[in-house]
Amino acid sequence: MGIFERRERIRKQVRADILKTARDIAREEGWQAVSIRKIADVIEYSPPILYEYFDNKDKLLETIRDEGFAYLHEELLKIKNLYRSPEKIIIEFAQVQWRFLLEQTEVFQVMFNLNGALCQSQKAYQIEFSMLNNHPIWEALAMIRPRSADAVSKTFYEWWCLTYGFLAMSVVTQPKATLTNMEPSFMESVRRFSRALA
Amino acid sequence: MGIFERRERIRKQVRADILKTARDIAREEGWQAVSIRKIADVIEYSPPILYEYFDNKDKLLETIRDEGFAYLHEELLKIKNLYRSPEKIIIEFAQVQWRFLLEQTEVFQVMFNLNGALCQSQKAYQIEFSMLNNHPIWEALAMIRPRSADAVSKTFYEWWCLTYGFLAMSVVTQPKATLTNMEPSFMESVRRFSRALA
DNA sequence: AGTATTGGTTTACAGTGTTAAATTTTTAGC
DNA sequence: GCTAAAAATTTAACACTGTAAACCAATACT
Repeated sequence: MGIFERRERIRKQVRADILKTARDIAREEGWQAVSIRKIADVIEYSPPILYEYFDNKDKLLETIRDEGFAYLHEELLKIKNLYRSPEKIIIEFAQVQWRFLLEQTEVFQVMFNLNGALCQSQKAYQIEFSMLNNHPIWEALAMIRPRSADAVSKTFYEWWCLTYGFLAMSVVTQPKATLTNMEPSFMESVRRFSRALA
Repeated sequence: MGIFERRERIRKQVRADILKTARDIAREEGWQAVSIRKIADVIEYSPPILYEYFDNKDKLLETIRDEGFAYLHEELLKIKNLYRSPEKIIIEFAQVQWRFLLEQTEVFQVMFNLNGALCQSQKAYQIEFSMLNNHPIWEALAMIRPRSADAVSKTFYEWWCLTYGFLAMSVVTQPKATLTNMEPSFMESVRRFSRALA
C-alpha cells in the first residue's frame, strides 16, 4: 500500500524543489530578489503552498543555511580521516572553504547574512560554537598548541572569524570576476595563522 | 542675504535628520525595519520628500556607508600622526575599529551589507582598494615588510579581510550581550598577524 | 494683480510576507 | 458508481514596501 509513501515522496520532492528554486533565484538575482511568489511561480504552485512546507521565509532560509553548515562539516570529517597533521587539516579545509564560497556563493551568503540575505535565527551559530571539543579543527588547534580547553576554544574562535570573515569580506567587496584572484591571499592568511600558533 | 542661506541650512538639517533617523531605526529594530515611510513619519514629512534629498534608498544607505568609511579614515590619520612604529599604528587602529563596531554597529552593518542591510553600490570598496600607496596601513605594512608595491597591496588585502572580516563575523554571530567579550580575541588576531609578518 | 516657481502632499502602482476563506480534488464507505 | 468526508490547493485579502505622477498651496517675480 504505497499511498502514504507516494505522498511522502512527492512532499519530499516539492520541498527540495522549493529549496533549490530559492537558491537558483538568489544565485542569479541576489537574495533580495527571492520572494515567496517567485518561488511559487517556478514550482508551479500558488504562494500559500509554501507554508505547508516551511513555517515562514525565515525557516526556509534557515534550512538552506543548515544544509550549508552540514555540508562543510561532512567535508571536514572526510579531511580528518585522510590526514594526521593538524596543520595539514587546517590547510586542506581552507581549500574546501574557498571552493565552497565559489561554488555555492548564495548558500554562503545566507549562512552569514551577507548581501541582503537575512535569516534571523541564531541556531546555527550556537551549534557551531558549542560541542567544540570534538570539532576536528578544535582538536587540530589543541594539538598544535596544547592549552586549557578555554584557551583552545578562544583560538578556535580566532580561526573561525579569520577564515569565514575573510571569505565574507571577499564575497561582499569583490565582483564575481575578480573573486577567484583572492584565493592566494586567503590561503596565505590561513598559513600565516597556522605558523604563528606554534 | 539670508534667504538662500537659510533654505540651504534647513535643507542640510533635514538631510542630516533623515540620515540620523535611518540609523536610529536600524539601531533599535535592525536594517530590515528601516523604511522610507518610517523615516518620513519620524521627521514629520510625507514619504516622497525623502526623494528630494536622496535619489533612492540605496543612495541613502551609500551616504551612511561613506560617512562610516570617512570616519575610520580620519581616526586612522590621527593615529598616523601620533605614532611612528608601524606595528603600533596597526594595533591602535584595531582598537579604533573595535570601538567603532560597538558604538556604531548599525553603520558597520551597512558598510559591509551585514544582517539584512543592503547597499548595492560598490563605490566605497573600489575607493578603499585604490590609491593604496598613501594609505597609512599600506605604508605601515610596507615598513614592516618591504616588498614590491603589488606584494604590499596583497598583504594589505589580507590585513583588510582579517580585521573587518573578524568584526563582521563577530557582529553577525554574537548576540549584543556577548559581543564585548570577543575583543581580546580580535586584538590577539591582529597582533598575531602583525608578528607573523616580520 | 497675475503668473511662474517652489515645497509638499495625496494618490497610485507594483511588489512583499502571510493568513483565512473558498474551492477544487482526492479518498473512503457503501 | 454514488455520496460523504477529508485532503489539497487556490483565491482573496491585509498590511506592508519603494517609488513616480498628479495635484495643491504658498511664495516670488514681473
